[in-house]
Amino acid sequence: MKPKDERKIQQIFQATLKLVEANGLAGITMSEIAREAKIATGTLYIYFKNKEDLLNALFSQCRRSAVAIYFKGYKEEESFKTGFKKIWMNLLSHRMQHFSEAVFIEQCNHSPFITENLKEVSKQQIQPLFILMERGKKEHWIKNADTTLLLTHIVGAINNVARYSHYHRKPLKPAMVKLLFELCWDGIKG
Amino acid sequence: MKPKDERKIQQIFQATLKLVEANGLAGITMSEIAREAKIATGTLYIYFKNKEDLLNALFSQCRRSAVAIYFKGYKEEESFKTGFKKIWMNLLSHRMQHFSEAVFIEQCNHSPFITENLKEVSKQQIQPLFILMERGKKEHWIKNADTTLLLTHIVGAINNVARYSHYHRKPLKPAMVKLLFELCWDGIKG
DNA sequence: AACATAAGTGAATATCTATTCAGTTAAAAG
DNA sequence: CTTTTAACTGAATAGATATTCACTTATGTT
Repeated sequence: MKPKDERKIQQIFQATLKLVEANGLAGITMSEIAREAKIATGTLYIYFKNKEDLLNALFSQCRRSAVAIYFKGYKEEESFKTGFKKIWMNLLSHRMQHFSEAVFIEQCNHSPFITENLKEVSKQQIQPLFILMERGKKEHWIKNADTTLLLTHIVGAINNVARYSHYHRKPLKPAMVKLLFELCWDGIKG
Repeated sequence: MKPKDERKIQQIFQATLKLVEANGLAGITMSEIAREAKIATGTLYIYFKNKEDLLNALFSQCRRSAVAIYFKGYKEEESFKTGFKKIWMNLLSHRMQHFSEAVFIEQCNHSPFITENLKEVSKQQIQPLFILMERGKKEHWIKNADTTLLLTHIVGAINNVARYSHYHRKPLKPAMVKLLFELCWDGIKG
């Protein structure tokens, strides 16, 4: 049934991401996706059952790819601060280098297209980060606060900075990244 | 022409906000808005030229109301920390007590419905906060970093915490608010 | 090459949504 | 109370967009 030309699927995904970044989830149509991907609209329906199916598949891939980036090069045996900084950097890198994916994920979380189930599953993939933060508290590196609250604060700050940098075309220079990490670290440290 | 039954306009706005919070900007239709507001679809077009006009008017009102809340009770003559804490609290209160408006504003910023012009204008209304931050740097209360970057970090953290609290039905207890302010303050302080 | 199968196409159709308008009801004026 | 005006209604229309399908093109098999 469904052909598995991975190249074409990625072509469709890239087209969708580009359009969502430009026009928002509210603004995309199947024919636009097809045009952007340089295929016929009918072809979309060879690879995906319908629009909802396409968006869910893309959401799923974006989340998986995001999580892989978050933990790239992370080693549990390193010190808390080293590990935390690594993941913090990875989070920022992801938002900067895969901006359209980050936007897509965020918009999906407020959208009726993505099934609730898929939204939930995707959140459970960052367990190692929770574990690291718990360790940070035990070793008295950071404030003794609810882990989810800490992470929500941290991630929110990162997301917003990445958004700002993108929409205002202000690349983040190393000095700025260093400062941003300090804003975060000085905030959480115990 | 347009009648000015302010009560009915607010009814329409509230209905729209409710639906956007539930289904996202991508998911709303004029007939749903009308049903939610308990009026006929045709009536929407008595008060607004079209859908775009409705959303722009709502965006405009939401921004105005938001800015009013941010600076409520703020006095320039107070100390930096007092003033900053006041505005920080106001920001958080706004996101918590007017959550659907905050969601709407955020989604509009990634949407083709809202005119670029309106998006720009709305950003210039928070000048006093910029001025306060500049003062904070001069008086060596806070780190000497780009003001926009500082604010982007701070606001991103607040937004995300408010989102979390809402979607997970976890009210923010006073102790948590105190902690969140410390996360922010310890981060920026010089 | 001849055949069989899979992939791709895009105009045609079905579905959905914005917008209009002829008719109705409510409010205001005389 | 009658007339005039404004507000409102929701079914009908117009305009988009999702989805299908008869047909074409490409790929693989004998």
